[in-house]
Amino acid sequence: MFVLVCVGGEILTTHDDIVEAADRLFYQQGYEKTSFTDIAEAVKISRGNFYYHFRTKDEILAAVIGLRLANTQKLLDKWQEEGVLPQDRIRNFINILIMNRVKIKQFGCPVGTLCSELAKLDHSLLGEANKLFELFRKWLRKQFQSMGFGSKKEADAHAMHVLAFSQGVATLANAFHDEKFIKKEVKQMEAWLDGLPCQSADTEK
Amino acid sequence: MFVLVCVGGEILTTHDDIVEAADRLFYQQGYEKTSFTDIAEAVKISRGNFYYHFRTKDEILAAVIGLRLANTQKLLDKWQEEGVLPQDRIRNFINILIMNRVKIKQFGCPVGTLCSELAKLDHSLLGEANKLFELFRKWLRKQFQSMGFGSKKEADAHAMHVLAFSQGVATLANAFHDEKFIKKEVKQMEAWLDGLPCQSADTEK
DNA sequence: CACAAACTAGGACAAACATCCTAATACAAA
DNA sequence: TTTGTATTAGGATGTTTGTCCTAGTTTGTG
Repeated sequence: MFVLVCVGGEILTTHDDIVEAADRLFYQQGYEKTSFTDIAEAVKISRGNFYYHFRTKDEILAAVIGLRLANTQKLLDKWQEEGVLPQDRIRNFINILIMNRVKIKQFGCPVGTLCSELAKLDHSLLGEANKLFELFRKWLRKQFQSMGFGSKKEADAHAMHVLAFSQGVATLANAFHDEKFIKKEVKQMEAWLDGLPCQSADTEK
Repeated sequence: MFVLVCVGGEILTTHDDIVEAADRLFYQQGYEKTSFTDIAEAVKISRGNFYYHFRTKDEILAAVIGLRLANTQKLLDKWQEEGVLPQDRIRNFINILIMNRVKIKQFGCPVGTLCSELAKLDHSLLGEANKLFELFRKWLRKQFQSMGFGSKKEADAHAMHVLAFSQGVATLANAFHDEKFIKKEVKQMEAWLDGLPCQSADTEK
């Protein structure tokens, strides 16, 4: 396979370049708005060449969702390592909002906005996109269970609550272009987390 | 002006028909996806006739946002009437999620999804759409101030919190097609509201 | 009835769109 | 060096898009 760029040991093919550019553009402009031409120009290849790698727009979307799923899984796995307390892992999740605050302010949450758009488009890949949410949901549920919430139902309710929180904050931060709001709500959320009755260990703050 | 339909004393012109159809379609399919043809077919008029009423797509969007702003203001005014406790007014707001749960499950929040989409499209009317959020925000802030939160900042923080909550719940209910989740979270939110320290009167539950 | 204004229909327009084809080039293996 | 495969570029396809024009019809008013 033709190797274009080699950065940090990773071999980036044209195929990967396209997926990454599409990923970025879908996030920034939305799926519907982003055209073949947009992506081709971003990767600096011709539309003809583009067609060699991806025959339909759906194929690109599938690849983008696949990439996001893989990256998300990688992130969650990283957080899972080491002897970290589950509440601190959840804190990691909440802090995505802080780390990505600039982009969230501009474009909202990549997961939430994609799923919303695909739901409106009644797109066949909506189910795949929703797996992003499911990934976070299951991971969060596991953390809450580790915290001592034996009931799977209760842990899941907490997981959904945290997810909903992050979605709400992202949507409003985007609408009001407000970073301070993110920080305030994150603090509140962390306080809520600390106040939860848990049977394992308490936070080491 | 040509009167087409007369329902319940209200006179519906073709102009109004178009705006209402566009409103519905923008909500269900998104702004970008909805074409002139889609709206014209929904109203059952020709595209040529359509152009007589609205020259550009932006004009329709402006009218739709205007309609939503007016309807929202009407709703908030209605809730403002009578000797109702401010916390019960806020409860009214939270209960929109329950009342509109079927549509929210299908299409998300009309305000949140529109603002998200226009932000991605970098649309000039994004500011107008955001006024929908501002309307709710100011109204909620007023209620929290009536509840005894003297500091405007504190009341506003509560208003934003409630807004974020509703956005998060709507987004997840849409992604997971889950009505029960809405009901659970609404109950939680009402409990939070009841637990707030307020100096005026307490809830009459 | 007459007439101007309000309204409607149908098609024309260029631009953009996703998709496809073909011919040329680069490359790996023989 | 030859040969088959992987990759590329550029243009053609037909459809859909937003926008516009023009000619006809309905309507309220004198």
